[in-house]
Amino acid sequence: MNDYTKIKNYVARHIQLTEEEETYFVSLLRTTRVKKKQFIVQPGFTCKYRSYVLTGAMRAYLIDNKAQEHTVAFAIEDWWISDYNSYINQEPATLFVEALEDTILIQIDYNAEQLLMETIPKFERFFRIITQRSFAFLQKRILSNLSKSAHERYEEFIEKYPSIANRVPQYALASYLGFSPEFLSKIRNKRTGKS
Amino acid sequence: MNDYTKIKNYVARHIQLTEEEETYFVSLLRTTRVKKKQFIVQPGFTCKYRSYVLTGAMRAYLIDNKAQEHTVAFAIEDWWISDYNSYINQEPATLFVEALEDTILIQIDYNAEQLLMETIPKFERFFRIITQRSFAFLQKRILSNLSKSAHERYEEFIEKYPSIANRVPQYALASYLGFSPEFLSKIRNKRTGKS
DNA sequence: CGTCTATTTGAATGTACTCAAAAGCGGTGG
DNA sequence: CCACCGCTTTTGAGTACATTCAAATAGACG
Repeated sequence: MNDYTKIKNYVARHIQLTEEEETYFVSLLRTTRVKKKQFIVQPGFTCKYRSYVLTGAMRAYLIDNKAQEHTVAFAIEDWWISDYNSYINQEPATLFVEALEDTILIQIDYNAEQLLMETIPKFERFFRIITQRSFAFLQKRILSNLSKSAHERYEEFIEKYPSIANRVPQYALASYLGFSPEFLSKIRNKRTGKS
Repeated sequence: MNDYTKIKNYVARHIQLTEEEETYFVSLLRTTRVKKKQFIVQPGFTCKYRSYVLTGAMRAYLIDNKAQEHTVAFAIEDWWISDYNSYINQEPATLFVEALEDTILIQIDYNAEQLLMETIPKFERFFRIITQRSFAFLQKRILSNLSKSAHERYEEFIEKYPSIANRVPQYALASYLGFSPEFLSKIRNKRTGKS
């Protein structure tokens, strides 16, 4: 079932569309199913799509020159994910974007998005608003990384995003919060040990 | 001299305006002069303006509960600065935005910006594009913070932004890169000591 | 020239990392 | 349905990177 109700509601939270406009928008979308551990973006290949998670969970990460993983973003239901540097500039990706579970994505490709913004300028506004929000999110994350200890960042994360924390592998969460998986294990046990 | 040539060129790099539109845009701007150490944004007050640096240098920073400063952003000529969380949502600021030198700013206030986007939808596009770029910048910074050592982050910064590194106080740069000012001093001396 | 702030230097400390080994868990095939 | 294999998490010991605190020096500004 290609159900576009959820993504239509998502868009409707930010801009009002006529039925005709909505139909046009939906006509530019496509649905993709990915299995756990499958990649939708890999370094070297240009990222063609902006992806909305209908069901499932994804993550974007970098592998550095010491072969360490660093998670840039998670995405669960009703979130977007991509290698935005690659997508926006249509240049080769540096990130992996991987399914953490079997996932259904709704995707729009770069050219369709450009066309959509030209045809319905309200979408210019839509993408401005969601990008602004992502920007604000990243800024908070930088401040959290600068001002808090590993333990505090972990506590903050499980409080703010319990549904993500309980759903993703610990090594992925550790690499998002900026410490080693071993250390996350130690934090966790100190925590439950006390209660 | 209220010279709007530079900001007009800045805008022209992203969208094409008619003379009439440009005149309208400029009519919404105002020029503000701030002296070194003066604040344009303080926690608790809602940030009214998005500010473009005509000449001088600014920084935005947070003071955490241990009274430590953490620099979120620098801005020199041709850059924008604000507490965007406060500006975008028109809610009380959490950051200080301070002049590092005597600075001339060109500002647009929140209501004028909204009006501008309604009147000239091309500005919807303009703000989308500059926000996207800022987003990409922050994402790279997060990855750099996650994957690199203090020393590597310092080297990267002075290579990419020598004009900023040489212009701002060391404690401000240290608090941007995520380590103590004493440690920056040690990095620096190891460096020159070897050459 | 004097004062105030910023930077340097050194010693002691701490937070988080690395490496290695063991235990736990989940998926797959017999 | 159980047994096995591989991957993830746990645990511990030793280590490294960066911090804190304090004191000395240097620099900026009036």
